[in-house]
Amino acid sequence: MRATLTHAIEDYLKTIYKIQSAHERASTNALAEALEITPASVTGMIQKLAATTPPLVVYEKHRGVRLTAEGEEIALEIVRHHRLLELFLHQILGYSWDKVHAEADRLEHVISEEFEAKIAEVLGDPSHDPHGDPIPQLDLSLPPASRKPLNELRPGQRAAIQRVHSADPEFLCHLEALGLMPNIELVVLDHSPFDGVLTVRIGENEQGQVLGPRITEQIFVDIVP
Amino acid sequence: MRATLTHAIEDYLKTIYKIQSAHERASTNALAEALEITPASVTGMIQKLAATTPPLVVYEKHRGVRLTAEGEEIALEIVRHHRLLELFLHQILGYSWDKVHAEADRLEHVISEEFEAKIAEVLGDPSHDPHGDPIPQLDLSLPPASRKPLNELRPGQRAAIQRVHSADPEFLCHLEALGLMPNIELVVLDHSPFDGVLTVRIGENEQGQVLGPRITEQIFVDIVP
DNA sequence: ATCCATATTTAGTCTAACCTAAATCCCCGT
DNA sequence: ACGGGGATTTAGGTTAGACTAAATATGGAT
Repeated sequence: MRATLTHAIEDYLKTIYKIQSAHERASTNALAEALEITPASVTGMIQKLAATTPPLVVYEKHRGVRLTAEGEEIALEIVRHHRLLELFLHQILGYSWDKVHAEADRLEHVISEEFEAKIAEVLGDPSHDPHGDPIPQLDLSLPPASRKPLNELRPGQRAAIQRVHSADPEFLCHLEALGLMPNIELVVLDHSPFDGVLTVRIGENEQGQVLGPRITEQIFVDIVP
Repeated sequence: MRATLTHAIEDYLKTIYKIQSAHERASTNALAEALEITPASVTGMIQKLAATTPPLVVYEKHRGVRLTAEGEEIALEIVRHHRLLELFLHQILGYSWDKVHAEADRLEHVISEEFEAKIAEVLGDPSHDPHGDPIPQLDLSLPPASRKPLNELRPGQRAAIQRVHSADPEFLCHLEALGLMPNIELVVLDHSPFDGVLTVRIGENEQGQVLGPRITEQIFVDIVP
């Protein structure tokens, strides 16, 4: 029978979607970690998600899950809510970009389609959230996102930050302090092998900034010729 | 032990608060009707609310409940969320006034104190929601509200609508079509005894409008000398 | 090819919040 | 003063979604 979309189910689908974007399938453990619950609980839920009609995920024992078309549609709807909300909180309510995630995580399950439509309108049908993540459009199509992490650049290359893949407030505050935000341009001045540390000039700054891979791995860029 | 504030508990406290504003104590049945659940379920919950430390309600078997100071504080906090949200949806997002209630009912349990502060700021620390209901201030004090229903006015009296006590979208649409909204002035032209029907001139209108008691009971006014 | 660490599942519990059916209480009218 | 009807409570059951402990499967290293 058709599943009732509880908040928990929506969270599972959204999380499976995110994990799936990086790896082929979402493993029980990866889900458990992302959702901050035990693997045993995850198994129970994904079995339920696979048993609905239509199924929301394809589940094979010991091999994790993949979203079905139906599951993905719901996941994208939630992601759209989430990212629209993030931008709304930032632009209209003046939230700092490190605080938007937690608030959006709770609101995303609760807002109506009308709310979604109203904020999309106020924001002018935006394509990206404050972290640079693409916002699924009304038809749930997704603007393409850069897959080029900053740590792959080498001296002499110039790039514009496209998105910052993190929800950790402390990390985001640190980046903001360094001036590392979407649309900022930078030039790689130096690359040190083995430890992967980069020296970059950020925006209009005078001197270079040293960045370790823990940071540069999370920043995706568009290369500027 | 200190109660965790679930959505259900918040809804109970808010509803008890509303019933209490009209009657002395909130009866099990009145709560069940307002919450659209069975009286048996209500009994279970109010026993729980009375058993927390500190207790959120005072409960005497067969005699309903009253909020304690602690319970009232939480109720007022939720009412503040609700009414700020209603105004926010109406003013900032352009919701029609009949749609704000349902949306606010879901959002009120989910927004953070920061969200509350941000919308209060955007709205300029407002004192009344779109229906004219008073918004509890930050210290949870409540601006006074008119207790004078329109149906008590008599020919010749002039009044300004202060608030409309209903959450029913159809009813609110009807009122809007008639031009009956907070801050609108009207004059009573005629009163017909026994059936309580009033004829009033609304705002700048030329001809009078006939209103039955089902309508005039729900409209509270300030008399204009 | 086997073994073991890690990942996953099963089985059995728990809590919150609802439900129905049946018992009981309260109070109003005679 | 009492009987009865409406209000309320009790008893017992359901569902969603989490948990722990124990059993089992998988796959990489030997």
